[in-house]
Amino acid sequence: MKRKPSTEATGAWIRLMRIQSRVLNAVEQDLKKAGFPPLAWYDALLELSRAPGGEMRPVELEKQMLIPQYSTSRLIDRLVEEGLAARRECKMDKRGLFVEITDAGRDLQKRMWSAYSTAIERHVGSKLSDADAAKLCGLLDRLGCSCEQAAPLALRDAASAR
Amino acid sequence: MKRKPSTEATGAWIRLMRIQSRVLNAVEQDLKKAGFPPLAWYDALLELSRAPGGEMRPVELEKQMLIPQYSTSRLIDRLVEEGLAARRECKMDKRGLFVEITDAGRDLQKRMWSAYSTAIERHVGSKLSDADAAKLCGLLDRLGCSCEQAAPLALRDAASAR
DNA sequence: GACTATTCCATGCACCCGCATTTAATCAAC
DNA sequence: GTTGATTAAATGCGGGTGCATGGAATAGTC
Repeated sequence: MKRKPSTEATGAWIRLMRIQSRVLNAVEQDLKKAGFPPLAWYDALLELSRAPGGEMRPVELEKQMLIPQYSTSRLIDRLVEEGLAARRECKMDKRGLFVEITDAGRDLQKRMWSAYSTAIERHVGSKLSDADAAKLCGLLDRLGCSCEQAAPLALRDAASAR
Repeated sequence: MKRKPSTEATGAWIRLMRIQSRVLNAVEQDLKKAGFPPLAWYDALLELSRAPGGEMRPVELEKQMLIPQYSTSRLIDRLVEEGLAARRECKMDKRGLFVEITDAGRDLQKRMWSAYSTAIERHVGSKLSDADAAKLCGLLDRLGCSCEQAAPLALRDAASAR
């Protein structure tokens, strides 16, 4: 049997789609206007900058960022092209490799966080009390399809991303 | 002066991005596996099916769907290509035109809603009580960048989309 | 009416994504 | 150690999106 969604559920669905897209767009525009590259670059640089020695295997990066394999591969292409990261040989496993963040990469990551955090404050923080933001987190987490290895990651980001 | 976002705000931001992407992906996969076209097609067909005479100006459609002009233009291209809509001349304003939904378009819209609503129930409705869904709506609405002509639209969708 | 500004729609270009496949190296089994 | 399955990473291709621009019709100004 096929249950129909309540109007509340449908409303939540629509808002989740629309508001996310608006907020994302607003933040991305802020960064773009400040001359920064896409958010995905920041995510990758952040992961790399945290890794011991500033280097990771692409597989590792892919799992942290929850993006598909080919997407990781091409993202690395672009970072390398811009001198923000470099591919290093992997002696233990010759089919793999290491991606190492460069000084320019670390520098960009830091500068981006400054603009990024300002944009988050502007488009999210300023519109919600801390208590409401926490409530929102709780509700959203319940939609997280059971696969919840992302929750601790989020907290880690918030705690040490500067 | 530049305030930094609280960890709650940052957490809300991350979850909004991640969970939306997961839920959207889940729903889209359900529809795709059932052999249906992208969600954007449904949105457009729904708008057209509601318009008086089943026809609208592209500008109109663009405002309803909140997508950019060029995106509308190409979406119409695809709908026309598949025989789901047709371009009609506009006598009042020769630079414009009308887009009219076809019978095949109306049929597809109805069949898609069946699968669509099932997916929403599966990935949203079943994970949240009606009260919690309503709370989520309230919190998300507060993030809607002040420009809130979308709220009534959402309700209308939920009320009569079948 | 002639000129400019504005509106409506289409499109060339670059970028990014998803899918499927390919290449190369490792692992497992015998 | 040879064979077959699995894993790491890259890539060709089709398609979607954003940006900037183009052309055509209309509206506004004098």
